[in-house]
Amino acid sequence: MDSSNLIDSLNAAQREAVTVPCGRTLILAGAGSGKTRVLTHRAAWLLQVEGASAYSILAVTFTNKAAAEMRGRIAGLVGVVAGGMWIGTFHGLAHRLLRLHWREAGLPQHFQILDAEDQRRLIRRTLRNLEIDESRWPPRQIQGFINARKDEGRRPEALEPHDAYSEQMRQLYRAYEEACRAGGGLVDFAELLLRCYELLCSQPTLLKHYRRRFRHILVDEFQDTNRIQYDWLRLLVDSESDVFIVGDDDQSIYGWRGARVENMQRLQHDEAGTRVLRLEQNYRSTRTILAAANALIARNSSRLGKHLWTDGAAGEPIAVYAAFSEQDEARFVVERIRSLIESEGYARSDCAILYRSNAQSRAFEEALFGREIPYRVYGGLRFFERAEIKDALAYLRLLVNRNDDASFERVINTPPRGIGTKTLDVLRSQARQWQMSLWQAAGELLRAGALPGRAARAITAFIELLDRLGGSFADPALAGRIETVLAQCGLHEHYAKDRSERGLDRRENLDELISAARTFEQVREAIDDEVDSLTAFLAHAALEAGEVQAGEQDDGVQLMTLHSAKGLEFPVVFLVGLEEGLFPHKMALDERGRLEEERRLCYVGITRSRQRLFLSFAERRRLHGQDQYGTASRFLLELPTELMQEVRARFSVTRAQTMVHAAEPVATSDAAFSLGQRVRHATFGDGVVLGCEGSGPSTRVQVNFAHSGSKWLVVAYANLKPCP
DNA sequence: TTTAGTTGAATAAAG
DNA sequence: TTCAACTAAA
Repeated sequence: MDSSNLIDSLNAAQREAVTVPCGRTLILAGAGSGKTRVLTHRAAWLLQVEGASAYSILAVTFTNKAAAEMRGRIAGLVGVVAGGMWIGTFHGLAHRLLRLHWREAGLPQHFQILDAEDQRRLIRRTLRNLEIDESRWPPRQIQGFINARKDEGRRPEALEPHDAYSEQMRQLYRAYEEACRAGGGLVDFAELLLRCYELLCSQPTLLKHYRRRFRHILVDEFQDTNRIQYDWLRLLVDSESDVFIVGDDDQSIYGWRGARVENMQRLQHDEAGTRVLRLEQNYRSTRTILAAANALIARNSSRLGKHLWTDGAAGEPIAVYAAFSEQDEARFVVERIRSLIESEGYARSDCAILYRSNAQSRAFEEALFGREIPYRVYGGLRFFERAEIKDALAYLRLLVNRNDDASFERVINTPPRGIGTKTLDVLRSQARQWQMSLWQAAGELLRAGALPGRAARAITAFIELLDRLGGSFADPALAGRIETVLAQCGLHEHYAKDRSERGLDRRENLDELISAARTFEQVREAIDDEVDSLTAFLAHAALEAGEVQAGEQDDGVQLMTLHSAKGLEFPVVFLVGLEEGLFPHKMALDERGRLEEERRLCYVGITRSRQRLFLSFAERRRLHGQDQYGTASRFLLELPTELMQEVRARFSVTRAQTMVHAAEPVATSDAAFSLGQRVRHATFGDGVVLGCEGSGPSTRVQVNFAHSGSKWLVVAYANLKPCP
């Protein structure tokens, strides 16, 4: 078959990657080097040239968005042939396997998925049952503990508590597991992965089947994998497997979420003979932007090593602005955006403002609002996470499983039907005593006539409501079924009473839920046939929390955190709040590893930009109601000054200090160098000074050599000459 | 049960 | 400062 359409548009390195013989391949793909392209073309190559069947391909990503994009692009290359491929997120794929093999996994057929909020609520309830003080044992912390252990693949039994604290944590972990089981098989996100891993470990036949089936495994964003994801992948691989992995250690910014960059090295160790290929040509940014990014990331010591280059134009210098305050910073940014739009023809959506923490968006929103420039802030509550939607989903979950106590508690008095804390306390303690669910306990108490009249009537009504709704299960159409539930449970009516904008919003969201169900039904894949459409929809709601205010502002300035900017690109980027303590964040200052991750985050920010990059910081910033006086971020000082241009040399005292500091000679001897200066070394050739440490005769400078990479040299011996 | 007032925490966030 | 979660009063 003619495969020219797959490789013609690729550069040599990309082509080598796409056509690499089957086996173990790790692609170190730099920012903007055409990573997704290589991944999708590889899949197409396997189908068209290697003769692989779509059924033999497993492609794993981290986000639903990435999975959808990959599916779409592969389909665009090869057409419907791509049909049988398994493309999805780690969680989505694990979920699929668990649905198919729920029995072997020890789960009930209609097991429900807990999102982060559901999980925390369940932990809170577990604590209350055990009469443990929530302020001493914060649910958040316990949640973090449990998830971290699951991400490591460890059950409570596998822990080795070394003090009272870890012993208690282990107990709570165990109690939580029991609560999940008792709730009728509740599975949190981390559990999906761990359970699936255990499933494959414990079922050799099954494992063998999937190993044989998935001959080709493709993985995206490998630097973000955690321990259990790594182990899961390796489990699916045998000596015959073709494994194609793409990642960039320099863009690993989720260590705090359990991601292990080390997995990249580990893979090369664990899988001997792994072929490592590099994609280093960047198609996104100007030479200037790239040089800055390279100089910055060269400061990190633990790297696999990669040097991005481009044959594009040098572009504009990087503009640096020192603001008085965050208002001044916002004013500057918005002014710039206005002039870029008005005189340089940029669209509003070409401009992105990237910040370290969400709280920073405020000043920019105000400034944009004041200038009447439309904008869009990313992040925040997503559709399926909204309270009213979760209420509605809780009713649906109860229909599937009456013993789901978390859902029971959520809706027993929503909308208010006269069942308060008192009644609930009775229910809870009885349920605990009789070792049954709240639903069962309610039934028993009613039968025993043990509840006061008013509460009894209210509970009876609730039970009847659910039974009636359960009856309408016969309705085959999911959307119609949900509509009935919403109409009868009183949620719609409840919000109708709220005459404010908020109430209207919520009613609209509930209507939206119905149409979401309709859409879901239409596009639902046949693979979920194992399970009824309601259960499938609930799983979908948990696994895909949906977009935030999708498409509300099509052409607006884009505001988001650096983390959410990963994977995106913009013609114009404003990287703001470059202050010590904010970025790098003060929480990350103690440990070296975390500082390096902050630096990678800065690297990600810089490399988002195609043409224009603006950096700024504020000398005074209001944080938590207190004025803070900060200094410029070390990252700013780590960038070669030759690439930068100060906007509006304002020369306030502080300003002069910052910039002068950066350009200050690094050695006191006759051979003085400044950061960013070009130097020549007898052996290593030409390079750029990136940093210095020490003083006097022991002064060392870090030089990034064009050919030999970055090195630390003692000034006294290196005999560096300034470049002519 | 509802609501107003108090308290406490505040890095990033997909599934 | 802001926001969510919680407590006390109506």
